Amino acid sequence: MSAPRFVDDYLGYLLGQANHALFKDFEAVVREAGLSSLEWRVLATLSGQPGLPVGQLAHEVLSQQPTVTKLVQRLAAQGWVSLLSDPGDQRRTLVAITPAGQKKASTLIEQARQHEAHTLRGLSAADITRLKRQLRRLAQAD
Amino acid sequence: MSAPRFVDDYLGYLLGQANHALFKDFEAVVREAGLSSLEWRVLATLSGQPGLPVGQLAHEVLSQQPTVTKLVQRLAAQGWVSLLSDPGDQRRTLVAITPAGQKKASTLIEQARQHEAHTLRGLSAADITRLKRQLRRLAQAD
DNA sequence: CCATTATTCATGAATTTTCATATAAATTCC
DNA sequence: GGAATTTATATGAAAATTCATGAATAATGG
Repeated sequence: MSAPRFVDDYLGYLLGQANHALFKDFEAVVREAGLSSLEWRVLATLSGQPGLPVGQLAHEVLSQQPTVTKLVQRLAAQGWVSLLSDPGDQRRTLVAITPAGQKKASTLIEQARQHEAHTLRGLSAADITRLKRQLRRLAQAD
Repeated sequence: MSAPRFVDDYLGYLLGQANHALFKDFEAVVREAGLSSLEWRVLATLSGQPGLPVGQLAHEVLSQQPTVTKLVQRLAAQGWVSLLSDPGDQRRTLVAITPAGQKKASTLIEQARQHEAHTLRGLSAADITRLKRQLRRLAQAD
């Protein structure tokens, strides 16, 4: 019996593994729709929302501002989002999802819901609630 | 009261948020040590292990093979790992941590343990065990 | 064995991300 | 009401990642 590896009990590693496993099959769906995983997160975040400033969007999708600035420029060129400056604060660029982008996002969100349900099929509702609560709590150290 | 956003109850998002929050402070420590986050994962994975083939290492650190090929070439140039071909299978390149790399990894691992303990300070031992068990289970869909 | 197929890694080109910094607008402070 | 400071985004250069593919070795099947 060998000493267990550090990573095998390290929360950061377990979170990464779970996250990766969860996303792996679903990524095929996202690629099918012609999006990268970050583009999907952006559209999912913008879905059903009014325009968000670039910086806030970057924070929500766990990326950096220059990354998101360039990403949304590409998404705007493809017609999935539109960029407009905030009349109340001219420094800001608001990113809003277009009707075409909303349609694409809605389809993917429905598929994501189904995929999540399938992934969690072995857990009880109470387990799922507790798991999500604990994840939210960890995220709050934010 | 507005409809809750999809992402706020989506497991993929919650996992990403928790993972990101957990790593955010610790990343400062990693950068201090002159490593990127992926380099840290590589060294943590190699720590206390014999050499791993590039492909397996890529799988364990949740990256792609070309990314890891180039990453370990950089790490080798800096002296943290060594690359040798597997005598039993000449196609393989084995990546092994050097003594200097092991020393660096050990220091960071100890700091990571402390950081994890601090992050989890509010949870009971039973909660932690259950959380980790569920994360492992999710990861197993692998 | 030899030919065929599969596996493993490396590499070049294209894309994306990051870092540092510039620009522009808002805010604060005499 | 400016000057100085802070905030928000854009951008160019550098670095890292990805995609497609090539090269080399191993395994398989007549």
